[in-house]
Amino acid sequence: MDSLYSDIDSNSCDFFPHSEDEESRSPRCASPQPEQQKKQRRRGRARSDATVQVVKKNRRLKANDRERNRMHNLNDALDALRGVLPAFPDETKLTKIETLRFAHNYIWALSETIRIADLQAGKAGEPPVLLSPCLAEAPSPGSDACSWSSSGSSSSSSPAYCASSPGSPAAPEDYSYLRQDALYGFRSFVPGIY
DNA sequence: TAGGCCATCTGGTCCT
DNA sequence: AGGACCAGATGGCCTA
Repeated sequence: MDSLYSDIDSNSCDFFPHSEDEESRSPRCASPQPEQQKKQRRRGRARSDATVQVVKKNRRLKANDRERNRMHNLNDALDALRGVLPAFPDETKLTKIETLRFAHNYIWALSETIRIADLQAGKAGEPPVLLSPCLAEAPSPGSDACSWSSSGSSSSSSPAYCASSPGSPAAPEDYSYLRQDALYGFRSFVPGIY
């Protein structure tokens, strides 16, 4: 690969004349000190400045490629996550942040469903009830979904938020930016929510 | 046109 | 040394 640049002037710092990155600003391109000049005049100097630039450039290109692949893998994983989440009626693709938040709530809702079912199964002679009181008392669509999730937190670790970012207070304005259909999709997962 | 979302590039940091 | 991971910057595309 480096052979492609083998005919480049080995002492030139102008190989990337318009480069503003740290390499062009580095002391490597400053006028060499007398001791350095002696070393540079020696035969067999390891690598010319231009070669170093080319090596760095190639390294950067490889790193860019790896980073691209890494992000593609991340997006593939997000797509796989979208695939196992309940679909929305309008089939609009969830954004990345919506996917993560929705998955968080979805997992929590599944856990709650299992927990309530186990509780009901433990009571002999009573028919199983799949919905917990707190879920049955869920607000109607359009009302505060975060207060709903908070109401179910008395006996289990519910999410501290439904649509807001982690750690943020459960205030309506915190999730107002979320798409409405994301909330509806989450609620529609739990039977009887709306 | 502003704002949101996204892909990509880039440099820094940490780990093997 | 090289790769993985991360966050900031940037520019393109889309929608209200």
